[in-house]
Amino acid sequence: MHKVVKAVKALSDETRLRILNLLMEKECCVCEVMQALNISQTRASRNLNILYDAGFLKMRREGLWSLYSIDTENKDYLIGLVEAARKALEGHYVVVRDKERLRKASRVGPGCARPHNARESGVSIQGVI
Amino acid sequence: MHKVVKAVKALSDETRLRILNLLMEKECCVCEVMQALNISQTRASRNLNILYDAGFLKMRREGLWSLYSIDTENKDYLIGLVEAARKALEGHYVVVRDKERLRKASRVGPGCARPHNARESGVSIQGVI
DNA sequence: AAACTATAAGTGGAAATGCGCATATAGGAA
DNA sequence: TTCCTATATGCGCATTTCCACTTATAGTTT
Repeated sequence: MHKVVKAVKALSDETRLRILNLLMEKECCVCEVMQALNISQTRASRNLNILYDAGFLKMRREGLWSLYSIDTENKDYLIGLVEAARKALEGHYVVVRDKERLRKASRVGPGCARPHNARESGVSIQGVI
Repeated sequence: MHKVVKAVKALSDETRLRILNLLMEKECCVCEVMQALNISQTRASRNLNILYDAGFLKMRREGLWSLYSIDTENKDYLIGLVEAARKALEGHYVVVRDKERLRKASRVGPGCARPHNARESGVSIQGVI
């Protein structure tokens, strides 16, 4: 019961529903998620971890990248929740746009690992100070 | 999208998942819910209203009673979420016990509309002062 | 080695949430 | 009418959630 509540809580946030929607498309690294959703690195990482912690995702490392994907070999109730979420999100403008941006996102391209505001203005901060 | 988030948020609480589980059994008034879950009247009413507001429930009045039930003529995505929740809760001790207490609960019996603590000790408060 | 990059984690603060207490409302009974 | 009962709601408080800012970690490149 507690695990079920935790799982549903993990889904009860727009950012995380959008992330789940992305991962239905394909395995993503953190920087792809932040680009596609146009959110900060902290926010992408934290929310990916919440979904992971709730049992929805699996993760593997590849060099510097943490690659997250939906764990399809999961408990039935988690699969059911993901499926319900997928149907619920289907066709909504926000998630369609997210997937469009995902297509343009690059795993090594500019914009990765920069604070949200900096990305907007095109200015890198990390390593500047 | 906003409505979907609202719906999932409504499900992301143990009390409300337990209420939904009860209503899968049958239409209930507030005092049946509070008896079955052994929670306060305020808590039952508030959480029923949250589920109602999210679109999961319909309500009808019958004398003093507000009778809530799952709205089966609802949007597909809501049905899907309810179904996913049902599967996820299936067999858990808490919800099994709730349903047992629901069977023993009475719509007009003692315990209705009394503050939680008072019900525990069997003392009525409303109207005493 | 140093510099760079992708990700994770600590901190603090604003906002949202959940609940109990008290009270309000409204229908029913006496 | 007055009293009782079922439900709803205003309020305050404790807790949780979500985020940005910053810093840490660890792998990569030079």
